[in-house]
Amino acid sequence: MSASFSLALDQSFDTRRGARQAWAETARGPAEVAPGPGGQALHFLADSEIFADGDECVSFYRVVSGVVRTCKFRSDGRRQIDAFYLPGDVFGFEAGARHALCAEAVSEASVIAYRWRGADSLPVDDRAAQQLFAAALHELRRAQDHSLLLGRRSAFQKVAAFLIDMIERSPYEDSVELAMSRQDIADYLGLTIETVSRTLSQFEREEAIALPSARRVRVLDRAALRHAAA
Amino acid sequence: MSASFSLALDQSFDTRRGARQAWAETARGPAEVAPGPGGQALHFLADSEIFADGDECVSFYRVVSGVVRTCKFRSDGRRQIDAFYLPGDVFGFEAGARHALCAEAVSEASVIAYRWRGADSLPVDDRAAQQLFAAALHELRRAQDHSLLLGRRSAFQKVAAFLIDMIERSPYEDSVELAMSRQDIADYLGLTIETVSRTLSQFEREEAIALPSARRVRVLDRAALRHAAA
DNA sequence: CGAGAATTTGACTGCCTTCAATTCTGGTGG
DNA sequence: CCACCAGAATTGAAGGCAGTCAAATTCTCG
Repeated sequence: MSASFSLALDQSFDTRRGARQAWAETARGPAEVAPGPGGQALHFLADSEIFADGDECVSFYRVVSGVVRTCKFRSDGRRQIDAFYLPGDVFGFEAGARHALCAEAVSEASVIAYRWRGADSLPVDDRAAQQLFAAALHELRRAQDHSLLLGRRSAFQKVAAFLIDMIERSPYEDSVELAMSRQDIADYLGLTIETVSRTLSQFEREEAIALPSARRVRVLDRAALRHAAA
Repeated sequence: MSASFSLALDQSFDTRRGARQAWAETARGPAEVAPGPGGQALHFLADSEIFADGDECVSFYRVVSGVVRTCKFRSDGRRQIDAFYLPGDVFGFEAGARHALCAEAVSEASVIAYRWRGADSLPVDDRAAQQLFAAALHELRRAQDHSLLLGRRSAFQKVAAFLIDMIERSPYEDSVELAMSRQDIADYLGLTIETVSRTLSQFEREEAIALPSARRVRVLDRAALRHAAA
């Protein structure tokens, strides 16, 4: 195992980057992505910043619990969300020395940070390098799928596709507790909160889903949703 | 250098995949991405298929001349273009064993194919592995930028951003010969050809660009374009 | 030079946004 | 335990931007 993975992050990292609380323990994670000594466990309150757009890349991250979003703020003040990361997902890869997106906790979240400074610091260990590479390619696929989702699709198609994605990534079969707000969903899909809300209400009227509460979605007619996602 | 790079592709590859003409010579490319013996040079006529959605991944590719597009066909018959690749660009990376997108020559194009079967076949050579990894991360950045371009932006912003991108990637300062049709541009930006055409005409009226011919764009006011891209 | 494709332009429609008001929800303090 | 409050979410009405349909024009290539 490459030594670079086991190095602790600078203590200054936590205070600079808005981590509300950093656990000193060096967690030994599930090690699917970075087997071995693991990285540093960090905990973030909802809406706190994990890293900012423009920050130097010092780590990549793995979600342990909670949900994380990566996003970009545009000059007109609008926010665009690039991705949501659920437990087990890896984020924070960058081509350059600095992050192009910022990462924030959607809900209270714990992550593990693995020291990493770009493609040049590819670990010597073949197996670790392969897994990192595979994770980066997985991210690439996800970004491509997101592009396909945003291009020339109706609000119905976007929201249906989003719901299907969330349900497939959730541990339950036909029910999800959405960690993100309507605004988050809107910024992810390139819509407004009103359109997202109206579309969800429409799906509810058509009895494709049930909304016991605003954040809880139960799927009643999966086929209808899939059909709407087209 | 890893042996996997120098292996010639199966001869069956060319006929199966729609290559109209394959040059037998084993080119020795600029070797920025895959230094060493290089891969197999292939030549494609305009609109011919390089690989199809669903094809097994056997190589990644590097554009030598011409332009290549990667795209996906949706169930409603619409096409979505994920990226345009110009000379020097690398494409064809995939997370899985099969391609999720298809690749086609926009104009007559030559590419070099490097044998590659997914993250597991990461070359043993450290330097080659790093360069591959860097190329994949670069692709990730590009895909993220494309998502940002598609989400909640006006037709003006999309077309302006597209023009700026093309001009910055072109060898000349303020002039581009667009290899792609209006339909290609529309499918890349999530617009219709009519809207793309109207927007370009508008930029011309505002004297931000000149259109000596449909495919030739000369930039008159770069600042105005940048401002429009916001 | 002529035929067909690509592009441009025009008129109208429709979906999503915008603006505005109301309802719902979760958390706090009496 | 309940009333209250602020933020989140929903709903409504009207307008705008891009899509659709249609026609004219330009370009390309045999």
